[in-house]
Amino acid sequence: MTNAAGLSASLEDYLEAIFQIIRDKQAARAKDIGKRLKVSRSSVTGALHALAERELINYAPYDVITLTDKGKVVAEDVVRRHEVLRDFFVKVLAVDSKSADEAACRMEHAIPEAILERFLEFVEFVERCPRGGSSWIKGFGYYCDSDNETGNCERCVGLVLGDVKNRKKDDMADTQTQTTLAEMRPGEKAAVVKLGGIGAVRRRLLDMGVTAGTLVEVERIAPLGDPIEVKIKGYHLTLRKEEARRIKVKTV
Amino acid sequence: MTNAAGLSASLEDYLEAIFQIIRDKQAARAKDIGKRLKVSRSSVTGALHALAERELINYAPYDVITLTDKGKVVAEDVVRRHEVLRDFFVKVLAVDSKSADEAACRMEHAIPEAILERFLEFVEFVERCPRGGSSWIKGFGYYCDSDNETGNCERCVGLVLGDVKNRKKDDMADTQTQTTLAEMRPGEKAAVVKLGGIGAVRRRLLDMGVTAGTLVEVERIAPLGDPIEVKIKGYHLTLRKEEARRIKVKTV
DNA sequence: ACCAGATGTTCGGCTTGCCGTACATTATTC
DNA sequence: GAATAATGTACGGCAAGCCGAACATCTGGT
Repeated sequence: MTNAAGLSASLEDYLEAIFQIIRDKQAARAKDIGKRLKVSRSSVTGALHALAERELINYAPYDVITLTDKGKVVAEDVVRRHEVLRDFFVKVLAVDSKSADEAACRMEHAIPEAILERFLEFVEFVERCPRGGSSWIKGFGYYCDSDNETGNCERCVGLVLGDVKNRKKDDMADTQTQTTLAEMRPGEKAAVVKLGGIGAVRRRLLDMGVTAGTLVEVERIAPLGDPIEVKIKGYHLTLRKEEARRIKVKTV
Repeated sequence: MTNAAGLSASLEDYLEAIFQIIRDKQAARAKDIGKRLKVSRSSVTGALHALAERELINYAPYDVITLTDKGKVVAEDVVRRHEVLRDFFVKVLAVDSKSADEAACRMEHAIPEAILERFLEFVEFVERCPRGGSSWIKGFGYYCDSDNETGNCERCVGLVLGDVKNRKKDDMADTQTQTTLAEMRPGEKAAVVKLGGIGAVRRRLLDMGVTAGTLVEVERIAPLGDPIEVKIKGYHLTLRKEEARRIKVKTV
């Protein structure tokens, strides 16, 4: 009963594992789940029963395992918690990604929604703060990578000097490129300016708390250029090009 | 078997509660422990047995409960994790202290030591970064207290303008007051410059990873001016004035 | 000295979550 | 198409944690 959906930490782990295995390979097999979570096959069966009882997975003995719609939503949420934490550890605390992942794994079950939101906002803040946030954070990297000699602050200060100059230029050219989500390329980030009047997607974005100013990152674009995968508020989302075109953004 | 000392999350909670109750009132009674952790008295008895078995508390039926030396060390560690997390949430993420405390309570059992260290270092970094770290963080407060309108960046930038001016002055007067820990007043912070050659305390500080540059904060000083309570690396420490005199520091 | 009432303990019982072993089913290979 | 290997399941058992009810001990007022 630890979390929103009333799942135990253990069941969340199972659900997350299933979600990821289905994403990676095609089918989720009990053996793989067990291997990933380091538990025996019999334990997996037990957990599958528990998940099926809660209608999070479609399960029949000896049959393939799939997530129900409800299950997908819950699994996405768990994965999101994991990723927001990991991102924060890597991008802000300058932790190596392996440790960050392990830590996120352990902490994802215990973090309250409100705090998670803060972690997310902090990363966004850092990425867009007009006075050298990112490089300031890089300063933290120097600060803690060596033995805390105060001399490291020099390097950190050095970073910002360049920033200050650039900032002036940026201010000149502050008429940032306003465009639509459909025209961005993978890896680019932008702030939402306006959500066009599209039904389901708009509804979904609003439910996720997306407002003007929220950062969006394009993760990848299908070969044909149509389904566009974006990351927003820690969620992964797949949009049709048609839908993306209705979302006005401002490049960051 | 979640943590360093091999304690379950539940037992850590009991130990922490006992530690705090002993600190607040004089004696730790089963009833109070139960009330604090919201469990029945019978559950408390069970936990006490488990803790006694691990030699963390002195326990005999119907007798008062005290912590063993080993127990004190472990309890201090749990409390430290809690406080480092809470501090981070409050000081960096601008979370209100009640939510921060609740979150710390839940997460303290899951956080790996390495990540905790980073949280601590980040707070220290913010407090001493020569280019307006603290006020930059305050900018985050503005950023997320309102509805993410980009306009908030203005206020944030405003903050740093003042900082930049002050910084120049500071640079002039960079010959910071170098003094000793014994001469500081409650609430003041300083960076350790050198650990004098005192036996036990020096050993203890070194074990805690205190090196030149680590921040110390004086929490309070006894009426007679002698036992001085400091916070360093997230630990609370009580020093004799004699000992504090041997620790050279530089006011921040 | 004694008798409530408060506090502490023991006991049986419950759930979750794990395991190993033995059995069932599916896949693969000849 | 049958034998064998791989995989999945059922069952009994164990430990951690929690509870309530019944019993034990302590403590203060008389």
